[in-house]
Amino acid sequence: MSVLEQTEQKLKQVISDAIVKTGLVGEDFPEIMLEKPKDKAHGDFAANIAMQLARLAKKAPRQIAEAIVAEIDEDEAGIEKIEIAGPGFINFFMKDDFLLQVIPMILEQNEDYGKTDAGKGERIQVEFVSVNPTGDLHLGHARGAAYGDVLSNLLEAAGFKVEREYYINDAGSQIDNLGLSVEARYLQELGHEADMPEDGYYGQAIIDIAKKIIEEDGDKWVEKSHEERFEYMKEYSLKASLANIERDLKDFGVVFDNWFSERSLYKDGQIDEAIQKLEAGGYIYEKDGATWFKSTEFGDDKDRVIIKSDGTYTYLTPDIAYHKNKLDRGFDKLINVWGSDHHGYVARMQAAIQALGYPEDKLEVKIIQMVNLFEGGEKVRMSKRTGKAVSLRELMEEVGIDATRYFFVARSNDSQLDFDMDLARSQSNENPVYYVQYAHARICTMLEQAEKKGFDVDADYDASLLTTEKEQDLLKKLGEFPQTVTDAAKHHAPQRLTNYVLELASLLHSFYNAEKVLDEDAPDRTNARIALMKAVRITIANGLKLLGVSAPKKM
RNA sequence: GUCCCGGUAGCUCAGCUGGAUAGAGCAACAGACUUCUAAUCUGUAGGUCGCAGGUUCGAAUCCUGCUCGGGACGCCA
Repeated sequence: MSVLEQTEQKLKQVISDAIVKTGLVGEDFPEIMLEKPKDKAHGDFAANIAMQLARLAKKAPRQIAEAIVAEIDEDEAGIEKIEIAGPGFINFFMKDDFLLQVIPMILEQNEDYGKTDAGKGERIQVEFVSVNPTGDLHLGHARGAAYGDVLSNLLEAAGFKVEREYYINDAGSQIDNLGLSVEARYLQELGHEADMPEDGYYGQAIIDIAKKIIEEDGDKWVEKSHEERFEYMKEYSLKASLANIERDLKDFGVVFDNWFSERSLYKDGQIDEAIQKLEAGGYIYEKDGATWFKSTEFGDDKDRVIIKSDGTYTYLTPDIAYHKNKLDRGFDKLINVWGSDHHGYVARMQAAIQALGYPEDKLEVKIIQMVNLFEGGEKVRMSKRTGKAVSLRELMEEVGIDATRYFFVARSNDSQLDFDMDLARSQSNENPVYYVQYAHARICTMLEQAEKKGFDVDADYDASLLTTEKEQDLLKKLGEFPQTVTDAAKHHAPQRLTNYVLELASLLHSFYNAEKVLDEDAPDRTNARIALMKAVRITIANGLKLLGVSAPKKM
């Protein structure tokens, strides 16, 4: 538990005790909420409990506030002073020493600063990307990849046990189309006439795979029967496609613990098992020659076919089996990261979870809204089919990994994202990524300077010498880091971390311009400031690491 | 037609379990480099939080209706 949290907990307890002592209300009153006011004039913590109790106690909020304050033991909670303000806020100004513990704690925890045990080791599986292996990853996939990865990092830091999984759709008709597409490209490349399948994949990746086969085997497949050729091309391109995806993701900094094959569900009879489970619950019926899942029982719009009249499964069927498999693996919680085009699919999946006998909240689906790409002020249309889509690979090459990842998680997952290529590419002050990285680099070179100038960067220091407003602001911000990480994790909101890191960088730059750190004439203060700088550096580095963004020592 | 997401400064967006005077970056304007990195800082200006009701001591935040933009609604995957 961080210093800040400890202080907060204690304060809550003291307030709670005081309320009981006033005798205004019984033992049963709302939980005490403390907020950190934006305005420093409102203290370090503010409580709104007096307003909340107004109705219960049938008294004016300010009167209640006064009664509570009268009962508060200031020394016990380390309170400097208390003020009652506005409609009935109780503002607490804490003694400074609670901030002084921040630096030693950060220096000691170092790379672990920010980690908490809030998740209590709960097992969470995050399934993300899971793109059909039929071509390159595009913009939308990249956003999902960045989001899923940073979310996983955050959950890990917050004390959850996280497993990252990629579900490979390697069993459906899209894989046949992939095989047919590669076959057509193969023949075309060798100068033969061949039509692409109707739902073929037109991306460059497909052509590259065909070329690779020619490189390896020459024209030996031209002679073979279509069946033999197709079968080979299908399996080959599936493997090649997956390898591409895995490599692109790895280069993007995204590594999965588990790649789960849809085909494995067929092999082990898991699909039949899942259907039987639904049947046992009475959620299955026959109509028009097909087998239906009664998903409307759990709030879905309409029932869903799981076995078509031709005897084959719909997309949903193996997916139900897949989720059953996941749940059987004993995760406390499943998180799926899906593209916005799949949002209509959420209700039926939630229904399936419940029909399988699990509570609805076992599965949480995070929908990633669309990415619109802009370049030169023009909207760039992205489509896997046209082959003109901007791929993750291109993005990494043109914009860089750091900026791409940062931009993708800096916005809430459920608002659409306008990705400005020119801005992300620009290595200038317009780009927030560099702003944060620059703060880190600045401290690094400063510490280097310190050593050159003969300061002992590991000297003992007296943190109570950090009395200027900017120093205090920095200390306060540093202390909030662990809480920010857990909040971002619990709300599945990585953008809270990008915001935090940006704010911390801003405070650092502001301090840097106002105060000189290395000052021969004030060695004690210099030692204290060096310690502060080290703490800031560690915190920025830890934040960037969670984002998967590098923390350069020089820029 | 039904459902999902969004509408906040000129632009792109934050805004927590409802709190005090709605924030940041960019763009605009005025300043700061003989100094530990000016990829920085300081200041100015910029708002009917889509609209209308409701709940509340208090609403950008919660509820209802409307509106605009995007998306999804298959025995496709």
